[in-house]
Amino acid sequence: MSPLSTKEKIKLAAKKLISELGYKSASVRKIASDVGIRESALYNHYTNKEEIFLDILQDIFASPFSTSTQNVKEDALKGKLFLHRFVTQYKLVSFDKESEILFRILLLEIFSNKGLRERFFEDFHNKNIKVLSEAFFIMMQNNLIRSSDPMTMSYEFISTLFYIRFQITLLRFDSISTTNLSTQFEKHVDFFWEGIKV
Amino acid sequence: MSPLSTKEKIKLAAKKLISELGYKSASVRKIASDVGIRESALYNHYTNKEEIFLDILQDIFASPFSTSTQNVKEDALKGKLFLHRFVTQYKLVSFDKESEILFRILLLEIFSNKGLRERFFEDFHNKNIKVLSEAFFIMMQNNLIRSSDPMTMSYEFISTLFYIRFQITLLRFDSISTTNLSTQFEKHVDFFWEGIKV
DNA sequence: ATTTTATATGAACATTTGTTAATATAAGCT
DNA sequence: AGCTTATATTAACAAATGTTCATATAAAAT
Repeated sequence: MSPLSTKEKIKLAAKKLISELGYKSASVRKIASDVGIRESALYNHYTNKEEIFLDILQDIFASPFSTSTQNVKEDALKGKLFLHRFVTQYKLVSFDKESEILFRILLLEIFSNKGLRERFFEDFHNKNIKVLSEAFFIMMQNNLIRSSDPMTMSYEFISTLFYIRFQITLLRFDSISTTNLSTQFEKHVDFFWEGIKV
Repeated sequence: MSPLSTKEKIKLAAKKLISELGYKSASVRKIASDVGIRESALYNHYTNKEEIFLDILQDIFASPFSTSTQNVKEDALKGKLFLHRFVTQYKLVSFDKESEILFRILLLEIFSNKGLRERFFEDFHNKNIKVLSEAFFIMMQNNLIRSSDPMTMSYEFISTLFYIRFQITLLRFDSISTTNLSTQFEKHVDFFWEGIKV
Protein backbone atom coordinates (compact mmCIF):
# COMPACT_ATOMS: atom_id res chain seq x y z
CA MET A 1 0.00 0.00 0.00
CA SER A 2 1.47 3.28 -1.16
CA PRO A 3 1.64 6.12 1.34
CA LEU A 4 -1.25 8.50 1.18
CA SER A 5 -0.88 11.90 -0.42
CA THR A 6 -1.84 14.90 1.67
CA LYS A 7 -5.01 15.28 -0.37
CA GLU A 8 -5.95 11.69 0.35
CA LYS A 9 -5.20 12.19 4.03
CA ILE A 10 -7.49 15.20 4.07
CA LYS A 11 -10.29 13.25 2.44
CA LEU A 12 -9.81 10.40 4.88
CA ALA A 13 -9.82 12.66 7.93
CA ALA A 14 -12.84 14.54 6.60
CA LYS A 15 -14.72 11.28 6.03
CA LYS A 16 -14.13 10.17 9.56
CA LEU A 17 -15.02 13.50 11.14
CA ILE A 18 -18.09 14.12 9.00
CA SER A 19 -19.35 10.61 9.68
CA GLU A 20 -19.07 11.31 13.41
CA LEU A 21 -20.07 14.95 13.69
CA GLY A 22 -21.88 15.78 10.47
CA TYR A 23 -20.73 18.16 7.76
CA LYS A 24 -21.50 21.35 9.65
CA SER A 25 -19.68 20.37 12.83
CA ALA A 26 -16.69 18.82 11.10
CA SER A 27 -14.77 22.07 10.86
CA VAL A 28 -11.92 22.73 8.50
CA ARG A 29 -9.66 23.25 11.51
CA LYS A 30 -10.52 19.85 12.99
CA ILE A 31 -9.90 18.16 9.66
CA ALA A 32 -6.57 19.90 9.17
CA SER A 33 -5.57 19.18 12.73
CA ASP A 34 -6.24 15.46 12.26
CA VAL A 35 -4.10 15.47 9.16
CA GLY A 36 -1.34 17.32 10.99
CA ILE A 37 -1.35 20.56 9.03
CA ARG A 38 -2.81 24.06 9.42
CA GLU A 39 -6.17 25.03 7.94
CA SER A 40 -4.55 27.25 5.36
CA ALA A 41 -2.41 24.42 4.00
CA LEU A 42 -5.58 22.50 3.32
CA TYR A 43 -6.60 25.07 0.73
CA ASN A 44 -3.66 24.05 -1.40
CA HIS A 45 -5.47 20.77 -2.06
CA TYR A 46 -9.14 21.72 -2.05
CA THR A 47 -10.56 25.08 -3.06
CA ASN A 48 -13.06 25.03 -0.21
CA LYS A 49 -14.79 22.83 2.33
CA GLU A 50 -17.64 21.90 0.07
CA GLU A 51 -15.28 20.45 -2.50
CA ILE A 52 -14.01 17.98 0.07
CA PHE A 53 -17.57 16.93 0.68
CA LEU A 54 -18.32 16.55 -3.02
CA ASP A 55 -15.23 14.40 -3.35
CA ILE A 56 -16.49 12.18 -0.54
CA LEU A 57 -19.97 12.00 -2.05
CA GLN A 58 -18.58 10.25 -5.09
CA ASP A 59 -17.29 7.46 -2.90
CA ILE A 60 -20.72 6.92 -1.39
CA PHE A 61 -22.13 5.92 -4.72
CA ALA A 62 -19.11 4.15 -6.10
CA SER A 63 -21.18 0.99 -6.23
CA PRO A 64 -19.69 -2.08 -4.58
CA PHE A 65 -22.62 -3.98 -6.08
CA SER A 66 -21.53 -3.74 -9.66
CA THR A 67 -20.25 -7.30 -9.86
CA SER A 68 -23.30 -8.93 -8.37
CA THR A 69 -25.67 -7.54 -10.99
CA GLN A 70 -24.31 -9.52 -13.91
CA ASN A 71 -25.86 -12.86 -14.70
CA VAL A 72 -29.21 -12.34 -13.10
CA LYS A 73 -30.96 -14.39 -15.73
CA GLU A 74 -28.96 -17.50 -14.99
CA ASP A 75 -28.58 -17.05 -11.26
CA ALA A 76 -32.26 -16.40 -10.67
CA LEU A 77 -32.98 -19.99 -11.65
CA LYS A 78 -31.22 -21.07 -8.51
CA GLY A 79 -34.05 -19.58 -6.44
CA LYS A 80 -33.21 -19.25 -2.80
CA LEU A 81 -29.51 -19.43 -3.52
CA PHE A 82 -29.80 -16.27 -5.58
CA LEU A 83 -31.38 -14.44 -2.67
CA HIS A 84 -28.79 -15.82 -0.33
CA ARG A 85 -25.99 -14.53 -2.51
CA PHE A 86 -27.63 -11.16 -2.87
CA VAL A 87 -27.95 -10.84 0.88
CA THR A 88 -24.39 -12.02 1.48
CA GLN A 89 -23.22 -9.24 -0.77
CA TYR A 90 -25.42 -6.74 1.05
CA LYS A 91 -24.20 -8.02 4.39
CA LEU A 92 -20.59 -7.72 3.36
CA VAL A 93 -21.08 -4.10 2.44
CA SER A 94 -23.02 -3.43 5.63
CA PHE A 95 -20.15 -4.64 7.77
CA ASP A 96 -17.38 -3.10 5.74
CA LYS A 97 -15.72 -0.35 7.76
CA GLU A 98 -15.38 2.09 4.88
CA SER A 99 -18.93 1.49 3.66
CA GLU A 100 -20.21 1.92 7.17
CA ILE A 101 -18.69 5.38 7.40
CA LEU A 102 -20.04 6.38 4.02
CA PHE A 103 -23.49 5.06 4.85
CA ARG A 104 -23.47 7.11 8.04
CA ILE A 105 -22.58 10.22 6.09
CA LEU A 106 -25.42 9.46 3.73
CA LEU A 107 -27.88 9.22 6.61
CA LEU A 108 -26.46 12.28 8.34
CA GLU A 109 -26.60 14.55 5.33
CA ILE A 110 -29.53 13.19 3.39
CA PHE A 111 -31.81 16.01 4.51
CA SER A 112 -29.27 18.72 3.76
CA ASN A 113 -28.56 17.66 0.23
CA LYS A 114 -31.15 17.10 -2.46
CA GLY A 115 -28.71 15.36 -4.77
CA LEU A 116 -28.02 12.90 -2.00
CA ARG A 117 -31.71 12.15 -1.68
CA GLU A 118 -32.11 11.60 -5.39
CA ARG A 119 -29.12 9.34 -5.59
CA PHE A 120 -30.33 7.41 -2.58
CA PHE A 121 -33.50 6.53 -4.43
CA GLU A 122 -31.61 5.77 -7.58
CA ASP A 123 -28.61 3.84 -6.30
CA PHE A 124 -29.85 2.34 -3.07
CA HIS A 125 -33.44 1.70 -3.99
CA ASN A 126 -34.31 1.60 -7.69
CA LYS A 127 -31.18 -0.22 -8.69
CA ASN A 128 -31.85 -2.99 -6.20
CA ILE A 129 -35.51 -3.13 -7.07
CA LYS A 130 -34.63 -3.54 -10.73
CA VAL A 131 -32.28 -6.46 -10.20
CA LEU A 132 -34.54 -8.20 -7.74
CA SER A 133 -37.66 -7.71 -9.84
CA GLU A 134 -35.96 -9.32 -12.77
CA ALA A 135 -34.90 -12.25 -10.64
CA PHE A 136 -38.29 -12.73 -9.02
CA PHE A 137 -39.96 -12.54 -12.39
CA ILE A 138 -37.80 -15.35 -13.67
CA MET A 139 -38.43 -17.41 -10.56
CA MET A 140 -42.16 -17.02 -11.10
CA GLN A 141 -41.91 -18.04 -14.72
CA ASN A 142 -40.07 -21.15 -13.65
CA ASN A 143 -42.56 -21.88 -10.95
CA LEU A 144 -40.00 -21.64 -8.18
CA ILE A 145 -42.05 -19.12 -6.24
CA ARG A 146 -45.69 -18.14 -6.02
CA SER A 147 -47.04 -15.62 -8.46
CA SER A 148 -47.14 -12.05 -7.25
CA ASP A 149 -46.08 -8.56 -8.29
CA PRO A 150 -42.27 -8.69 -8.65
CA MET A 151 -41.92 -5.02 -7.73
CA THR A 152 -43.82 -5.41 -4.49
CA MET A 153 -41.90 -8.56 -3.70
CA SER A 154 -38.61 -6.74 -4.28
CA TYR A 155 -39.71 -3.82 -2.16
CA GLU A 156 -40.55 -6.17 0.67
CA PHE A 157 -37.26 -7.93 0.30
CA ILE A 158 -34.93 -4.94 0.37
CA SER A 159 -36.83 -2.98 3.01
CA THR A 160 -35.72 -5.46 5.64
CA LEU A 161 -32.13 -5.33 4.41
CA PHE A 162 -32.15 -1.58 4.76
CA TYR A 163 -33.59 -1.77 8.24
CA ILE A 164 -30.95 -4.23 9.39
CA ARG A 165 -28.23 -2.08 7.93
CA PHE A 166 -29.68 0.99 9.58
CA GLN A 167 -29.64 -0.72 12.96
CA ILE A 168 -26.14 -2.06 12.44
CA THR A 169 -24.97 1.46 11.66
CA LEU A 170 -26.53 2.77 14.85
CA LEU A 171 -25.14 0.03 17.07
CA ARG A 172 -21.64 0.16 15.69
CA PHE A 173 -21.57 3.88 16.29
CA ASP A 174 -21.78 3.06 19.99
CA SER A 175 -19.51 0.03 19.62
CA ILE A 176 -22.37 -2.24 20.60
CA SER A 177 -22.22 -5.86 19.45
CA THR A 178 -24.08 -6.61 16.23
CA THR A 179 -23.95 -10.40 16.24
CA ASN A 180 -27.72 -10.59 16.62
CA LEU A 181 -28.19 -8.47 13.56
CA SER A 182 -25.59 -10.41 11.65
CA THR A 183 -27.73 -13.54 11.84
CA GLN A 184 -30.79 -11.48 11.02
CA PHE A 185 -29.67 -11.41 7.40
CA GLU A 186 -29.86 -15.19 7.12
CA LYS A 187 -33.10 -15.30 9.04
CA HIS A 188 -34.48 -12.84 6.53
CA VAL A 189 -33.65 -15.04 3.56
CA ASP A 190 -35.08 -18.11 5.28
CA PHE A 191 -38.25 -16.41 6.39
CA PHE A 192 -38.79 -14.68 3.09
CA TRP A 193 -38.23 -17.80 1.07
CA GLU A 194 -40.69 -19.76 3.18
CA GLY A 195 -43.26 -17.12 2.36
CA ILE A 196 -42.83 -17.15 -1.40
CA LYS A 197 -41.67 -20.63 -2.35
CA VAL A 198 -44.24 -22.69 -4.15
CA MET B 1 -57.74 26.57 20.07
CA SER B 2 -56.13 28.88 22.59
CA PRO B 3 -53.47 31.26 21.32
CA LEU B 4 -49.95 30.03 21.75
CA SER B 5 -47.74 31.37 24.49
CA THR B 6 -44.38 32.77 23.45
CA LYS B 7 -42.68 29.69 24.84
CA GLU B 8 -44.90 27.48 22.72
CA LYS B 9 -44.22 29.62 19.69
CA ILE B 10 -40.50 29.24 20.27
CA LYS B 11 -40.80 25.48 20.51
CA LEU B 12 -42.88 25.37 17.36
CA ALA B 13 -40.48 27.53 15.37
CA ALA B 14 -37.53 25.52 16.67
CA LYS B 15 -39.20 22.26 15.66
CA LYS B 16 -39.74 23.47 12.15
CA LEU B 17 -36.26 24.90 11.73
CA ILE B 18 -34.45 21.97 13.31
CA SER B 19 -36.43 19.52 11.18
CA GLU B 20 -35.30 21.42 8.08
CA LEU B 21 -31.75 22.45 8.93
CA GLY B 22 -30.69 20.24 11.81
CA TYR B 23 -29.96 21.34 15.36
CA LYS B 24 -26.61 22.92 14.62
CA SER B 25 -27.79 25.05 11.72
CA ALA B 26 -31.05 26.10 13.34
CA SER B 27 -29.57 29.11 15.08
CA VAL B 28 -31.08 30.88 18.04
CA ARG B 29 -31.37 34.00 15.91
CA LYS B 30 -33.32 32.22 13.18
CA ILE B 31 -35.67 30.71 15.74
CA ALA B 32 -36.24 34.04 17.47
CA SER B 33 -36.70 35.78 14.15
CA ASP B 34 -39.40 33.29 13.11
CA VAL B 35 -41.20 33.91 16.38
CA GLY B 36 -40.91 37.65 15.90
CA ILE B 37 -38.66 38.50 18.85
CA ARG B 38 -34.96 39.10 19.44
CA GLU B 39 -32.56 36.37 20.52
CA SER B 40 -32.21 37.86 23.98
CA ALA B 41 -35.94 37.69 24.60
CA LEU B 42 -35.83 33.97 23.91
CA TYR B 43 -33.71 33.47 27.00
CA ASN B 44 -36.59 34.59 29.18
CA HIS B 45 -38.33 31.34 28.24
CA TYR B 46 -35.50 28.85 27.85
CA THR B 47 -32.19 28.95 29.68
CA ASN B 48 -30.26 27.92 26.58
CA LYS B 49 -30.58 26.39 23.14
CA GLU B 50 -30.18 22.84 24.33
CA GLU B 51 -33.17 23.14 26.61
CA ILE B 52 -35.37 23.90 23.63
CA PHE B 53 -34.09 20.74 22.01
CA LEU B 54 -34.69 18.65 25.11
CA ASP B 55 -38.22 19.99 25.24
CA ILE B 56 -38.76 18.91 21.63
CA LEU B 57 -37.25 15.50 22.26
CA GLN B 58 -40.01 14.69 24.68
CA ASP B 59 -42.56 15.18 21.93
CA ILE B 60 -40.77 12.71 19.69
CA PHE B 61 -41.43 9.89 22.09
CA ALA B 62 -44.83 10.98 23.30
CA SER B 63 -46.21 7.76 21.89
CA PRO B 64 -49.18 8.06 19.56
CA PHE B 65 -49.34 4.27 19.66
CA SER B 66 -50.46 3.96 23.24
CA THR B 67 -54.08 3.25 22.37
CA SER B 68 -53.40 0.56 19.81
CA THR B 69 -51.47 -1.63 22.20
CA GLN B 70 -54.39 -2.55 24.40
CA ASN B 71 -56.36 -5.70 23.62
CA VAL B 72 -53.74 -7.55 21.68
CA LYS B 73 -54.90 -10.90 22.99
CA GLU B 74 -58.38 -10.50 21.59
CA ASP B 75 -57.50 -8.63 18.42
CA ALA B 76 -54.79 -11.07 17.39
CA LEU B 77 -57.46 -13.69 16.85
CA LYS B 78 -58.69 -11.65 13.93
CA GLY B 79 -55.50 -12.47 12.07
CA LYS B 80 -54.98 -10.32 9.03
CA LEU B 81 -57.37 -7.70 10.34
CA PHE B 82 -55.07 -7.16 13.30
CA LEU B 83 -52.13 -6.50 11.00
CA HIS B 84 -54.25 -4.24 8.88
CA ARG B 85 -55.22 -2.19 11.90
CA PHE B 86 -51.66 -2.02 13.12
CA VAL B 87 -50.49 -0.76 9.77
CA THR B 88 -53.32 1.74 9.49
CA GLN B 89 -52.21 3.21 12.77
CA TYR B 90 -48.62 3.28 11.59
CA LYS B 91 -49.67 4.85 8.32
CA LEU B 92 -51.67 7.52 10.10
CA VAL B 93 -48.66 8.53 12.14
CA SER B 94 -46.40 8.44 9.09
CA PHE B 95 -48.58 10.94 7.27
CA ASP B 96 -49.30 13.17 10.24
CA LYS B 97 -47.64 16.54 9.69
CA GLU B 98 -46.43 16.94 13.28
CA SER B 99 -45.16 13.36 13.48
CA GLU B 100 -43.41 13.80 10.17
CA ILE B 101 -41.45 16.75 11.51
CA LEU B 102 -40.54 14.93 14.69
CA PHE B 103 -39.48 11.82 12.79
CA ARG B 104 -37.24 13.96 10.61
CA ILE B 105 -35.62 15.46 13.68
CA LEU B 106 -35.08 11.95 15.01
CA LEU B 107 -33.32 10.92 11.82
CA LEU B 108 -31.34 14.14 11.61
CA GLU B 109 -30.03 14.03 15.15
CA ILE B 110 -29.84 10.32 15.85
CA PHE B 111 -26.07 10.25 15.41
CA SER B 112 -25.49 13.30 17.56
CA ASN B 113 -27.43 12.08 20.54
CA LYS B 114 -26.95 8.77 22.29
CA GLY B 115 -30.17 9.07 24.25
CA LEU B 116 -31.98 9.46 20.96
CA ARG B 117 -30.44 6.26 19.68
CA GLU B 118 -31.39 4.33 22.78
CA ARG B 119 -34.93 5.58 22.71
CA PHE B 120 -35.19 4.77 19.05
CA PHE B 121 -34.48 1.15 19.80
CA GLU B 122 -36.78 1.16 22.76
CA ASP B 123 -39.76 3.11 21.48
CA PHE B 124 -39.64 2.57 17.75
CA HIS B 125 -38.29 -0.96 17.65
CA ASN B 126 -38.61 -3.05 20.83
CA LYS B 127 -42.03 -1.77 21.69
CA ASN B 128 -43.38 -2.72 18.29
CA ILE B 129 -41.60 -6.05 18.31
CA LYS B 130 -43.15 -6.86 21.65
CA VAL B 131 -46.72 -6.15 20.58
CA LEU B 132 -46.35 -7.92 17.27
CA SER B 133 -44.60 -10.94 18.74
CA GLU B 134 -47.43 -11.41 21.17
CA ALA B 135 -49.97 -11.17 18.37
CA PHE B 136 -48.10 -13.52 16.04
CA PHE B 137 -47.67 -16.01 18.86
CA ILE B 138 -51.39 -16.08 19.44
CA MET B 139 -52.08 -16.43 15.73
CA MET B 140 -49.76 -19.43 15.62
CA GLN B 141 -51.45 -21.04 18.59
CA ASN B 142 -54.77 -20.65 16.86
CA ASN B 143 -53.42 -22.01 13.61
CA LEU B 144 -54.11 -18.82 11.70
CA ILE B 145 -50.55 -18.57 10.46
CA ARG B 146 -47.68 -20.96 9.88
CA SER B 147 -45.36 -21.72 12.77
CA SER B 148 -42.20 -19.67 12.96
CA ASP B 149 -40.23 -17.53 15.36
CA PRO B 150 -42.55 -14.67 16.40
CA MET B 151 -39.64 -12.30 16.95
CA THR B 152 -38.23 -12.84 13.49
CA MET B 153 -41.68 -12.51 12.01
CA SER B 154 -42.20 -9.23 13.85
CA TYR B 155 -38.83 -7.95 12.75
CA GLU B 156 -39.68 -8.73 9.16
CA PHE B 157 -43.02 -7.06 9.51
CA ILE B 158 -41.93 -3.74 10.97
CA SER B 159 -38.77 -3.37 8.92
CA THR B 160 -40.86 -2.71 5.84
CA LEU B 161 -43.02 -0.22 7.71
CA PHE B 162 -39.94 1.68 8.75
CA TYR B 163 -38.60 1.69 5.23
CA ILE B 164 -41.84 3.04 3.81
CA ARG B 165 -41.93 5.74 6.46
CA PHE B 166 -38.33 6.64 5.76
CA GLN B 167 -39.07 7.07 2.08
CA ILE B 168 -42.22 9.04 2.78
CA THR B 169 -40.22 11.38 4.98
CA LEU B 170 -37.67 11.90 2.24
CA LEU B 171 -40.20 12.51 -0.51
CA ARG B 172 -42.35 14.89 1.48
CA PHE B 173 -39.28 16.92 2.29
CA ASP B 174 -39.10 17.70 -1.41
CA SER B 175 -42.89 17.95 -1.72
CA ILE B 176 -42.91 14.92 -3.99
CA SER B 177 -46.11 12.92 -4.23
CA THR B 178 -46.30 9.91 -1.93
CA THR B 179 -49.40 8.22 -3.28
CA ASN B 180 -47.36 5.23 -4.44
CA LEU B 181 -45.98 4.76 -0.97
CA SER B 182 -49.37 5.23 0.58
CA THR B 183 -50.64 2.09 -1.14
CA GLN B 184 -47.41 0.32 -0.26
CA PHE B 185 -48.70 -0.06 3.28
CA GLU B 186 -51.66 -2.10 2.12
CA LYS B 187 -49.55 -4.06 -0.30
CA HIS B 188 -47.30 -4.91 2.60
CA VAL B 189 -50.11 -6.37 4.68
CA ASP B 190 -51.43 -8.35 1.72
CA PHE B 191 -48.06 -9.68 0.69
CA PHE B 192 -47.00 -10.49 4.20
CA TRP B 193 -50.22 -12.24 5.03
CA GLU B 194 -49.98 -14.39 1.91
CA GLY B 195 -46.59 -15.52 3.11
CA ILE B 196 -47.59 -16.52 6.61
CA LYS B 197 -51.23 -17.60 6.45
CA VAL B 198 -51.78 -21.29 6.83
C1' DA C 1 -51.65 55.05 41.63
C1' DT C 2 -47.75 52.70 42.77
C1' DT C 3 -45.11 48.82 43.05
C1' DT C 4 -43.87 44.41 41.37
C1' DT C 5 -43.26 41.09 37.88
C1' DA C 6 -42.81 39.34 33.29
C1' DT C 7 -41.09 40.04 28.98
C1' DA C 8 -39.17 42.79 25.41
C1' DT C 9 -35.00 45.51 23.29
C1' DG C 10 -30.24 47.00 21.97
C1' DA C 11 -25.65 46.43 22.46
C1' DA C 12 -21.92 43.90 23.50
C1' DC C 13 -19.07 39.69 24.62
C1' DA C 14 -16.12 35.77 23.47
C1' DT C 15 -15.80 31.74 20.32
C1' DT C 16 -15.91 29.44 16.30
C1' DT C 17 -16.38 29.43 11.61
C1' DG C 18 -14.62 29.48 6.39
C1' DT C 19 -11.36 31.77 3.83
C1' DT C 20 -7.38 34.68 2.22
C1' DA C 21 -2.80 36.99 1.98
C1' DA C 22 2.03 37.33 2.73
C1' DT C 23 5.70 34.60 3.46
C1' DA C 24 8.72 30.73 4.53
C1' DT C 25 10.53 26.10 3.27
C1' DA C 26 11.51 22.14 0.87
C1' DA C 27 11.57 19.41 -3.53
C1' DG C 28 12.23 19.06 -8.63
C1' DC C 29 14.10 20.73 -12.85
C1' DT C 30 17.57 23.18 -15.88
C1' DA D 1 24.58 25.98 -8.53
C1' DG D 2 20.16 28.69 -9.24
C1' DC D 3 15.19 28.83 -10.51
C1' DT D 4 10.63 27.16 -10.40
C1' DT D 5 6.94 24.90 -8.30
C1' DA D 6 4.45 22.82 -4.65
C1' DT D 7 3.21 23.01 -0.13
C1' DA D 8 3.68 24.56 4.50
C1' DT D 9 3.14 28.48 8.30
C1' DT D 10 1.61 32.63 10.69
C1' DA D 11 -1.57 36.11 10.90
C1' DA D 12 -5.57 38.20 10.01
C1' DC D 13 -10.37 38.95 8.10
C1' DA D 14 -15.40 39.04 8.27
C1' DA D 15 -19.36 36.66 9.45
C1' DA D 16 -22.07 33.76 12.44
C1' DT D 17 -22.74 31.69 16.70
C1' DG D 18 -24.57 31.18 21.85
C1' DT D 19 -25.07 33.98 25.64
C1' DT D 20 -25.30 38.01 28.91
C1' DC D 21 -26.32 42.58 30.74
C1' DA D 22 -28.38 46.91 31.38
C1' DT D 23 -32.51 48.81 30.39
C1' DA D 24 -37.12 49.79 28.59
C1' DT D 25 -42.08 48.62 28.48
C1' DA D 26 -46.31 46.67 29.40
C1' DA D 27 -49.24 43.77 32.39
C1' DA D 28 -50.57 42.18 37.17
C1' DA D 29 -50.89 42.74 41.95
C1' DT D 30 -51.14 45.61 45.96
